Amino acid sequence: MTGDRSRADTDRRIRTVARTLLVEQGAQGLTLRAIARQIGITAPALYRYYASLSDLIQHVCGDICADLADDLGTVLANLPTDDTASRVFAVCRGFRTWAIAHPREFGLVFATPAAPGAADANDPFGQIFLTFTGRILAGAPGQERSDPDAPERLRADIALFRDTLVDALRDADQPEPEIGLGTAYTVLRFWVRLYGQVALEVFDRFPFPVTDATPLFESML
Amino acid sequence: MTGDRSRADTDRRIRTVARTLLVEQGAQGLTLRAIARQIGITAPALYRYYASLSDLIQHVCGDICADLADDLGTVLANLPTDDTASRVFAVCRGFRTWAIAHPREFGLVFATPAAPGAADANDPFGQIFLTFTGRILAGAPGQERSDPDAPERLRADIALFRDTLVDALRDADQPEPEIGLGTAYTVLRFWVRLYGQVALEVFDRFPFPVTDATPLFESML
DNA sequence: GTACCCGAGTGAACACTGTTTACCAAGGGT
DNA sequence: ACCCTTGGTAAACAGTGTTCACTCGGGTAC
Repeated sequence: MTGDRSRADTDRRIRTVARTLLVEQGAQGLTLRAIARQIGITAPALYRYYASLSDLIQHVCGDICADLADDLGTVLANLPTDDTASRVFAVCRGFRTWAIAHPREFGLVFATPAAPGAADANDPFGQIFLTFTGRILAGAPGQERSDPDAPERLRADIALFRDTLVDALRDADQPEPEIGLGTAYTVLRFWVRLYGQVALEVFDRFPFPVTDATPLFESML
Repeated sequence: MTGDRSRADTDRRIRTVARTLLVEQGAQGLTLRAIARQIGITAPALYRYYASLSDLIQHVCGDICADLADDLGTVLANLPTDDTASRVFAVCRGFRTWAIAHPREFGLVFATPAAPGAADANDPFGQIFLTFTGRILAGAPGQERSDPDAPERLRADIALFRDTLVDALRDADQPEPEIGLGTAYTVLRFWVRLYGQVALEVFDRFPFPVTDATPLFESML
């Protein structure tokens, strides 16, 4: 029983030193032996806590996502729950500033070709994405601007996305399963644009040396 | 003199075997010793051709981009030069299908956190991006839909992008330095959306298990 | 023709990496 | 007192990028 605290403690230490190693030296510096060295331990001892390096990295990704969720949470906490538009903008800006402030973490979480296939359900970021869109939509009663142009052939997928959303909503906040296909569609398009913009900016993949990306981002909103 | 052919030959072999290694085993299988082994050579010999592994990888990225450019080139070659809209759609679809058909290459080129800073001018993909937008725009005489809403604060960057574009145009096709700020702006937004959509799709980062992404992509256009 | 040199390739070595195995000491439960 | 789980270690294996000293063969200069 006494070892429980100690175990959780060194576990925390492992993850935090992994984080600092990542932000200071990049993903290539995230190595088992370096972590062990940093906390005064030998490398094989880490296998008492994680099954492999990629397992550890996956958990670090989870921590990173949790931090991002906290960040967005505080951003959202300071805003009135009824002004949906400003809430949306705020969380988008929060996502961007977080990504710029933590480029290495962003790269690790978003630019890793994703565990093959099965990383859908327990994907930590997918969870926080659903949670936050749900939390925002919960404050906006079904305004439902009359189902914009949801093309025929992708109705099925949009509906599936809608269902995923209401599932996530039911688990977190009060049950309000009133999300239209139109809003789900616009949420999806919003995400595509936000992700594209932020990823291009963080990875510096614009086709010209952009001097100040902030107004470009603002204009996208 | 006789060695020149031989040298270029093994250089080609190095790059092609590196490519196949990448697509068959992923970026983690792209290793000096594996390449050397595959072509019946020892690892240090590769240093006669490239200064380091990352140097080699960079050249492989160049090859990949060249292939992508070829692909888009043939796509564009079969279309009338006056129908700009269909040309734009065709090259976007071409980009997507190429990315889906070559996910590992796409990941290597677009999801690598980018060489720090200086990778702007000689970035191979930046070149082909500019080339193709230029080639498309060259067929569309200054229709210039009256400068849409180019926000004030990013005029400078848009203008810089426009200049980069006309520079690339002047080098390739006939000189036609008639590109408005508005079109440059829309081109940029187009790129953000296209990149976001394709990257999300290839990295499987949609917040729900999308079954058929094609109509979603089509709707974005 | 005979030196020479240059350059592609080799072999051994160094400092790393992830991972496995056998072992060891301490601590609590019975 | 026993045992046995648990966190940790040391040694080893296979593999990595990279460097250094060394070949050895063909082209050039004399």
